[in-house]
Amino acid sequence: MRKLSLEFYQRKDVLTIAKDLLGKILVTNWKSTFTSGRIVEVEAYNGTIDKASHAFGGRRTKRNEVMYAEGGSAYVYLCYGIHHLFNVVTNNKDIPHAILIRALEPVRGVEVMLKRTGKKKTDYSLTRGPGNVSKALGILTKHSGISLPGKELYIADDGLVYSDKEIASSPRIGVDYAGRHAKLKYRFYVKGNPFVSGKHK
DNA sequence: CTGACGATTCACT
DNA sequence: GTGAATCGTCAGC
Repeated sequence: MRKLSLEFYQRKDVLTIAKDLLGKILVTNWKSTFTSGRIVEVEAYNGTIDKASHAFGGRRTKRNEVMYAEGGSAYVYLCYGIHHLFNVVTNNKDIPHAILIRALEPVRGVEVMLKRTGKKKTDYSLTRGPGNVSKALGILTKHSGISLPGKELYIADDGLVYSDKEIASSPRIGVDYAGRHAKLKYRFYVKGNPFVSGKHK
């Protein structure tokens, strides 16, 4: 297992990075408590020209400021007053690309995840959906802005690679307001994986 | 200062 | 399938 380097995140094509993230392991290590999961579903947000992105049109606020930071930063924000959504910032400084992690397959620390989420037993909902992913791994908005190849939060590669045949793409979820951008196939997931949210095609 | 709302989830009909 | 929960952020006054 090796941590992904900043170079991985700082490439130019957010779609390529999004696809490459499938199969990688997202790890949190708060106070020496490890929890991790294999990434099986992601969505790409393509910067200022993407109407579904918080950074559309160069929009820059206190909340999304970290999207303009260098690739490899974590962008976490609160949605619906309840859910923390975890994103990875990509590309270089001042280019607000980001990738939303939508689903994981639990790898390590399942008991801790159950405790954090208040669930009684393991089922596919534990790390399915972006809100649940953050909850299970203990990711909060206060972690927004920290660098990913860090001690407490990072993404690792254990050598597993999904082939193109195992990966499918579809329009993103929950962004119907984005007009024609809502139709773009910027969501990537592992075919048939039970942790993938939404309908499986 | 105020009001509207969201890259969602879950319980309930 | 439908609707409530719930609060930080942001635009507007």
